[in-house]
Amino acid sequence: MSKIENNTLKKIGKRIQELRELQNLSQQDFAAKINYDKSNMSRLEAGKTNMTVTTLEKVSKALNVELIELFKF
Amino acid sequence: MSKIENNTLKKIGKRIQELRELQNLSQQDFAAKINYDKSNMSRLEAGKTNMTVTTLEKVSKALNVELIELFKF
DNA sequence: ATTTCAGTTGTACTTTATGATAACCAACTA
DNA sequence: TAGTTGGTTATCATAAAGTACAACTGAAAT
Repeated sequence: MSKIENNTLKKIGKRIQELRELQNLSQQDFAAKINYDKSNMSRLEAGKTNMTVTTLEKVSKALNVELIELFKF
Repeated sequence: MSKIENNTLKKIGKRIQELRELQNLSQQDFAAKINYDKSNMSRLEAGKTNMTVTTLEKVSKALNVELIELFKF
């Protein structure tokens, strides 16, 4: 369906995963922090969702990093 | 209603405007470069649309800058 | 062996971004 | 004053994001 295949999204997803793992959080624990379902976190880290700025912002806040950090890949 | 009121979106919009003006492009000329209508460019620079990553990417490409530049505000 | 944990995937529903069209304002110009 | 240019705003259809739930896999623990 969606079949989004965007390299930038994958890179951002990897970066999020990287930052999440630095906090020793599982996808579900992290998802819970931002009231997400773990399923969506999975897709997000896999680069399968074309996130909006507000979603990126929520994620960066939960990771305690600046938004721009998500683009340092 | 949309009534998006997000400070980050405004900052990104301002940044886009800034970069666009450095190229001496009008909104409509710039919009044309990415097959946008000027109306959408206007809203985008005003921070009234919650852009997706692919939209940000299109904009950054048209501005000949890296995606991350849009977050340097 | 079965429970638990981490992550993935299918699906469904609601909300919103995308993108176009058109009408508008203000400033400038011929 | 009529026409052009740059930008804003309203509205609309369609595609897609946001979000949740459930079912699944594979590993690890007990």
